[in-house]
Amino acid sequence: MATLKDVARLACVDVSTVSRALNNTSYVHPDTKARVYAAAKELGYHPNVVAQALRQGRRHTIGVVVPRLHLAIFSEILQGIEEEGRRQGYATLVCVTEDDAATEKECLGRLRGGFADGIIIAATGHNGRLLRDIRASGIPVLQIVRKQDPRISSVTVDYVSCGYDAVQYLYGKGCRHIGLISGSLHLAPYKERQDGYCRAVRELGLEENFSACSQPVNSFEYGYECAEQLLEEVPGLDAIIAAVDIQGLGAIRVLKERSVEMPGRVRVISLTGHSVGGMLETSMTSMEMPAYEMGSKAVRMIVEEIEAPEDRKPGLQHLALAATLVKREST
Amino acid sequence: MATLKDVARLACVDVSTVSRALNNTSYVHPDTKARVYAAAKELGYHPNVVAQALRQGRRHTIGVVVPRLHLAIFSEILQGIEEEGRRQGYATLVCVTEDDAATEKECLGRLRGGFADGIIIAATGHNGRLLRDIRASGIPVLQIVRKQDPRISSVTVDYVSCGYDAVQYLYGKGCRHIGLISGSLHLAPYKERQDGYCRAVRELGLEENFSACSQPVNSFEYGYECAEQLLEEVPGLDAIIAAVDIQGLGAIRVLKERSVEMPGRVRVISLTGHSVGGMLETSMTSMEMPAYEMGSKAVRMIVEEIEAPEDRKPGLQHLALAATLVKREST
DNA sequence: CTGAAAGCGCTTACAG
DNA sequence: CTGAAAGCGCTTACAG
Repeated sequence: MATLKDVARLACVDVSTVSRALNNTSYVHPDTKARVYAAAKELGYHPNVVAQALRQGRRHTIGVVVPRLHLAIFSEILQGIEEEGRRQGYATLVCVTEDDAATEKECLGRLRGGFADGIIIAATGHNGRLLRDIRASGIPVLQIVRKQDPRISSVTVDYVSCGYDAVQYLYGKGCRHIGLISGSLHLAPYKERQDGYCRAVRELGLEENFSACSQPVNSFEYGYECAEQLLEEVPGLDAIIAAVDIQGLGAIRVLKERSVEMPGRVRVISLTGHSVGGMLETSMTSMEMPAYEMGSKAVRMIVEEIEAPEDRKPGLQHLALAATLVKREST
Repeated sequence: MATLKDVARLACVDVSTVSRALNNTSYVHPDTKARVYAAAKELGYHPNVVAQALRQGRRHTIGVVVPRLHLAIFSEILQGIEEEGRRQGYATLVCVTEDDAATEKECLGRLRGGFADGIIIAATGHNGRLLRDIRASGIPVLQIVRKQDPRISSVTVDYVSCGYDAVQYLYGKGCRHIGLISGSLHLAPYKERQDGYCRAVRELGLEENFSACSQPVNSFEYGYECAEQLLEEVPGLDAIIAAVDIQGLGAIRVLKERSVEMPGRVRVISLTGHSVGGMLETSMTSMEMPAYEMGSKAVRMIVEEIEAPEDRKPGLQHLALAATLVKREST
């Protein structure tokens, strides 16, 4: 790879002049500039971003930490982050934690110390202290999807309303025995969806029907086993609310296998739609998350913080977007 | 952030000694070492990876360029890359191109010049020259999923066999009028699947039934419209082969809407299974791709090349893994 | 308008 | 066993 020095030699000027010419950072005589451009082109010069980063103290890289990508909404969010990041001149570094606290810790350890100028994270909630340390050391941190720590800015969805609205909608459809498939209450989105569910159920004078099993929370199997449980334990069950799409698929599968008519006898709705719902044999009603938008909004927020001068950094910000109820055949 | 200099000052030694102690790069007196460790700990020292990268000429970062992540096999491959990369000490930089040549070019432009030590790419095929330039400039490049250029190493699946085996399997089930939903023949995987399909169809004395429409290739809508087309144009159609899962969903949906019995009258199989097939109301038979393994294999290959001494770089390598036929209810 | 110098934070021969 | 020095490839005050 050609360096500034090579270009300078070929153009018969000092490296500083080459730098200024190429970066348009101060006036350079047109003739000189032309020589520099020609030399750079001839050598196929590309600036070494590592050297620039060291010199300017900015990497132009955003670190993203998520629990998983495959069959999850995080893949769409990541696309939003990457595209907006590119537009703003930032590269996207991704880490997958599988919701394991130790893995998350390892990832964060790497990200600090120069790997990233800012970190966007869907955290497990088990490394709050470390996250605050990183923030304190000058690297902006932004929570996405999961607001595990109120002391750190976030971009989320109004999960309480998702749960609440889903119950109200099903009630309007005539449902009176509504079961919930949620997940670890340690994670804010599950907790809040359940809160919304409980509030609506109480207001409407219905009973609460929870479910749980030992499968990994974000899985088809979890939805499958929980749906079985609800069918067995709730007499007259007429609706199932699944926290995420993939659980909803499990629930639909159980109904199919047991020849329980859907939506005739049991209606199904997912609270984390990410557009697969519309592609099913019987399409699934869901609260669609503005995933791509969440990603791009997150980037804009964190870049703003990265680039703000030291004395006027923005304060704590919590942005909660609305999900959209998309009615389909499963209800 | 504390630097080496800060640690050196606190431990009353030279920075070079700190570096040696922390990196275990040559013998340091135990007492000195202890002082250095204590100082580093007290200051919460983390090495600046940018400075290390500049000095050592290695970023310990792998760039990944893919067309999309959401609802695609690339999200699973990326998980494999990221995890194996982390194990090998490499961070993962991701770029999403949407199969747009200009976007791909932009991404590659950023990745060279220090951003990444190596590039793993599922290319559009429109920047072959640039890719070879990058390779020539000393940055290893590895094609994944799509072997668009035989002069660059690759990790793929034996797509020809996928197409061939699918036809043979359906023939064994009694199908005689098999339609194909594929995609841009400019992309190797679609082309090769079609080649396999054609070979089997010819050997068995069946007719070729292609389909195409103006929707984006990798979409539910593409599968939907192509399936409609096959139903209309192929008398006695009794099987549909879809190149990717999401097209298969579109095909299944059409059959459902038209009350065409599946698998009774028409069987459906996908050639790019990524585990959503088993989660459907009627589960879908597919050729499952070893996606995660492809990702980790790709990392091992590229890291080997990155770390090989200049005079003994490995030569061209093309690794084609086998897909696995997973029989489910749709056939 | 342009050159010479300092320095970002490290690592690594080179001495001693 | 450890220090002093050079240098990775840039950018940016500082002179002139």
